[in-house]
Amino acid sequence: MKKTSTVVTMADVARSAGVSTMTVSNVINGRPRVGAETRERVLAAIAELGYQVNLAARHLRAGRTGVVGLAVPELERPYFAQLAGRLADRFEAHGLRIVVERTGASRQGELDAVVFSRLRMYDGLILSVVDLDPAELTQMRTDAPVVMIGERALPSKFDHVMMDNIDGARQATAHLLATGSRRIVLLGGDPDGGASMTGLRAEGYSLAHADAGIETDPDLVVRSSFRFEDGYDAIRSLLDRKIGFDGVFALTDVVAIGAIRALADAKLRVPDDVQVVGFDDVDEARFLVPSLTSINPGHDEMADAICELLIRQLKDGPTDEPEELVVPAHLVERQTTRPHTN
Amino acid sequence: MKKTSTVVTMADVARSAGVSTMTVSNVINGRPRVGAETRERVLAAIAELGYQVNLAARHLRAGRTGVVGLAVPELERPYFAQLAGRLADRFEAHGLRIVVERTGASRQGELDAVVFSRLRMYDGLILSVVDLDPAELTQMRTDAPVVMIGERALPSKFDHVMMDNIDGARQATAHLLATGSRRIVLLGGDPDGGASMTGLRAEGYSLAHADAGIETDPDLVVRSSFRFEDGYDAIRSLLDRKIGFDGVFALTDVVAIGAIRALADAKLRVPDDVQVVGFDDVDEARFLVPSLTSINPGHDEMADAICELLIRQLKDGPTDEPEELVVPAHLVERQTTRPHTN
DNA sequence: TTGAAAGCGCTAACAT
DNA sequence: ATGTTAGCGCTTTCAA
Repeated sequence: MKKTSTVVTMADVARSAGVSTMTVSNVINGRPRVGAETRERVLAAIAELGYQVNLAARHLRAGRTGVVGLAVPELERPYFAQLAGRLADRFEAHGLRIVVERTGASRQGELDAVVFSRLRMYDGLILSVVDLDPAELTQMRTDAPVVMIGERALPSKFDHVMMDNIDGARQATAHLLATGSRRIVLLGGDPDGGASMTGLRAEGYSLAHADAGIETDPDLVVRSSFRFEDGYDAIRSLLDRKIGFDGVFALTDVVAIGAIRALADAKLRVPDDVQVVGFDDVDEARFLVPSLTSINPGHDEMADAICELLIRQLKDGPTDEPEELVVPAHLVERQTTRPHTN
Repeated sequence: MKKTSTVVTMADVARSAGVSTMTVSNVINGRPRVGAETRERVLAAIAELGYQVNLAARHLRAGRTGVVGLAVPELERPYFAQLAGRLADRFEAHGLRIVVERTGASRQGELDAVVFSRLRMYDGLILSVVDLDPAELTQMRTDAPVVMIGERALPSKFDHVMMDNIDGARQATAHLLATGSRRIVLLGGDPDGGASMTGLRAEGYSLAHADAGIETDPDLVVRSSFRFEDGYDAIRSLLDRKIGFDGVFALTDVVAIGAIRALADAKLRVPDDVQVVGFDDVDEARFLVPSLTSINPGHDEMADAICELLIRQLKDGPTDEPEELVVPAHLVERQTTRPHTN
């Protein structure tokens, strides 16, 4: 009895099987040059002792973990939770695990923490940038494979997969206009949001109005956060202030759901009195009553692209010429908007 | 120019600042015995070189990472996504990060993978057990702090925080009976589910019927998976088969949402024709139209307990006498059920 | 086919 | 207040 700790190391296995640690390592990693009988002995010892590899040690030495990090603003937002699920499926097919962590969205310090520190635990990182400006982006010096998601094109050395925020928002707004809405609330929007998701979707809202030759009313632009209650509160406040409207473009489906609840409380009918379009086409959307018209940002295409780009970096090392990909968005018409009349 | 790699190590910082690596380590970890001027030099060097600690190395040496793992069956299920958010908040207050990974629920091999291997990357693990039987549970030999979530009491050496699945389900069903439903669908249930969540909630359903002296009808027990469409499909199939019912107890809110959509398609009114109660009280529930009556499994109490138990293990080492905690559940009455008539 | 030696980057324990 | 030594558990390299 020399060891008191119950942690079993490779050396323990080696001793028990009467071989060197190298041979154990070779067996575990499926390397070829190991005798059949030796392999058996080693496997038996592993099973008997309940040995588990220490990933930290492997990572330290070999520089890989088989783990890909996914950093998102909030874990509970359906869009990101569903994205995580889709990515997990795809990476699993490549023998890689996804682990998810949150950045906290706004606080840029959070984000740095992920990129500058945690990255070292992963073979690669998928980073959903929310409120990161180009200056910070270029500061990130790292050799590790990184794929960025979201927002507008930014000068950076990272592969970057984007949804088409502007065009998606334009389609949503255009649809509301085409089906008869004239006073459309921009819910959650921030016209000064610049290259953030908020700013881009607000831009699409303006574009659609310009295309249709219809003025926008600043009173109808309501900023909010992105939880259910934020959408609810925003619409409530609009109603309390007696500001009239006949359509809502919600910047996310979650906010749209909150908005619809507020409309119901006010006895306003959807879509008869007020039409609503969301953005994200989360799984919830098609099961709501009425089901939610939304913008599908190209879920599967995005997940495919993200996975493919990261896998490529994992193989070939960091990219020299970062790829910048914009996945097309499309409207999914459901019951919170009226059919076209024309 | 000796190094070609761009990875900056502590040794690089030490050289640049003209100190030993130990001093750099002391500065980084905020240990006291460092001169003010030396600290400045070191911090300057860190900033200049863009140094980041290598967590794998720290973990290997110090045995801690500042990271707590959370393993859940599916990343996209709102209950787990929202749980992850709550836990992240709490652990953040203790200077710890949460990272989330999925086990895949059913495949026990997935689960083992987490427990036996990934665990080594974390200071502790929170494991949501879904389909794990006691035998496997006792096999897990590990010194690392582990807190289990969910399901029924199981003999194990781990701290275990449970929601009261049986009583929650009993309350849900009792409420349906008390408000006039007599033929209540058990949606997603599996009476043979044993100690799984499914089996426990089915048990509560039976209990409530027994309490009320009302027979259950096996035709009304419909198994399903836990996605929106599973709830939808299950109700559709019941309607197609002309099996009459006037209430639905859905094993999760997600399934309930799918069910309500199917009822709407069949022109059945909720709650007038069919009452619906879900389980989980996810954020979505109160914003739906009609808002969803559900069982709140004690979200905050659970998160508090989980955090507290893990933190304690982190401090004191693995528990000798594992704690087993059952958090009470309570009904949240909303619009998918009728008010009490008595 | 197998093993010995070296060292990945860091920190605990012990000098100085 | 700072430095030296040793070694965490693994894998790479090279030798047997």
